[in-house]
Amino acid sequence: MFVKAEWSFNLSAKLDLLAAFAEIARGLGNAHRLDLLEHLAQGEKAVETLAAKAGLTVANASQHLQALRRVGLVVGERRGKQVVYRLSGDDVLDLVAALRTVGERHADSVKAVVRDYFHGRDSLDAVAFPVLEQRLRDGLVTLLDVRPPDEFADGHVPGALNIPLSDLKARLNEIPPGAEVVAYCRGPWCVLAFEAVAFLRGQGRGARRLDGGLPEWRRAGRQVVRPSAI
Amino acid sequence: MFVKAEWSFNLSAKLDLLAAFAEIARGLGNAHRLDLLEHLAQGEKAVETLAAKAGLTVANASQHLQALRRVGLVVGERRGKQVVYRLSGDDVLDLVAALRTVGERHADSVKAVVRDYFHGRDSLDAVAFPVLEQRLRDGLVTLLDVRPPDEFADGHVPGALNIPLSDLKARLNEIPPGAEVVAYCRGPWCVLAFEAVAFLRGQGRGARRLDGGLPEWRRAGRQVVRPSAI
DNA sequence: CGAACATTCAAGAGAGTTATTGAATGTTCG
DNA sequence: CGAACATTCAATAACTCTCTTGAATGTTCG
Repeated sequence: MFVKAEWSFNLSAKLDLLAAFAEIARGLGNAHRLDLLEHLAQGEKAVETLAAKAGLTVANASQHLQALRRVGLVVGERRGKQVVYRLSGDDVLDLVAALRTVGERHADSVKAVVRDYFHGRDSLDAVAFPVLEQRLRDGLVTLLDVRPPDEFADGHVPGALNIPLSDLKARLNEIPPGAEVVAYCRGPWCVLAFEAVAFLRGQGRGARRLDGGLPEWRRAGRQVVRPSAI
Repeated sequence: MFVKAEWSFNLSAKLDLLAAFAEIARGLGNAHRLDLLEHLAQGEKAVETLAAKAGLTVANASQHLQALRRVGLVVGERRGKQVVYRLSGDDVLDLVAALRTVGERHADSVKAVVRDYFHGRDSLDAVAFPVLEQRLRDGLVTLLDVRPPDEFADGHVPGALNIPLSDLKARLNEIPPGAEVVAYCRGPWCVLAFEAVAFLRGQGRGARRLDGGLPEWRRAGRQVVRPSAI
């Protein structure tokens, strides 16, 4: 079978454009860069902060951030001694969300990780946003933000109680007894919320994960508390 | 400044999961693979067909298709002598669309290609789907599908006239005079429709591009004619 | 100005990606 | 069965990506 090539003219326009899109995709094509994007989705951050949160050396984080900036996924702005990076737009969140959807539905590697690490925990019964809102109104749940305090301060769901995962054991008494706990953190696959739910269930508490983290909450057009806003 | 790492436990779960998503992104990270995905968005195709349409050797196309299959973006099915590939789901179209949105808004490389090749043509005044539908009802436009006949046969917008770009000059008389022409092809950046509009305008015809190709039309839940359906 | 700080740059080793080539596998058909 | 066909595999060379290291740049503050 032979199919004749259908253009003789503008081939390079097409390939140049596709190459530009491919470059963006390669920007997403590294676990550490996806991690950095998740951290940036919580709010803008300086290089050293990001390096620490992502467990990278500063030089390495800087290079990854420059790779992200080169393809337009983040923007960096010098602010005094620091260079502060942020996502270049909400469409970047949409892109990462689309990547996650495809992965969860079709990628065996994703399914394998979910099965090995997350399943048997509580993946199935995450609480959707509208359900949470109804139950909060009815006073039936305690909403728990298990991220570190600096990220909580940069924005959180109204009514959330901030107890970082690392402090949860010590501060268990701060959680009102009786009401079910709904925990959230940076995103749909943030391990902090999984760990919190597992721990709380081990303590005999009713606990579930929120289906999405703060970026998803914000992206869904919901209100975010930002006490330390400038 | 020193920020303590916030986990001591499930780090590998998180990185394994991100690595799995990153692998999918790398699957998109090549111009030829994006091209193959656009062709597959028109309908399922065998390896040799795809190789010809994308201008690749068969062995090379096969390798790219296997790369796409490995990360779950396409599925391949042996059908007799041939292996027929197709997109693994509509969410793949959504992912590519999200990539395009980010690129158009934030990537300088994309903007540069658009400026150099596509602008000065007609990029700005593409016709949206609802507008096309209204004008088709009112008999004000001729809808032109400039893709090759085999793709037209696999599905097209109701009421479209199929004249492949390569035949346009010779078959100009088939286009009813008077009515404005709206041309579409494989997707928002398919060069065929750009070229067709440029040519028709050069002939003094009123012509515009449809804002999206057949996959977008289908994805928007609109009717598709498929005369040669099995 | 000079010290301290935050970030970037440069170079290099090791690993991964891509196009090409030719051979190997699996399927159909006479 | 054997020839023809469609696809995949294997090996290779050129190229790109990533992390590490240490030096260089740019900014603030005393």
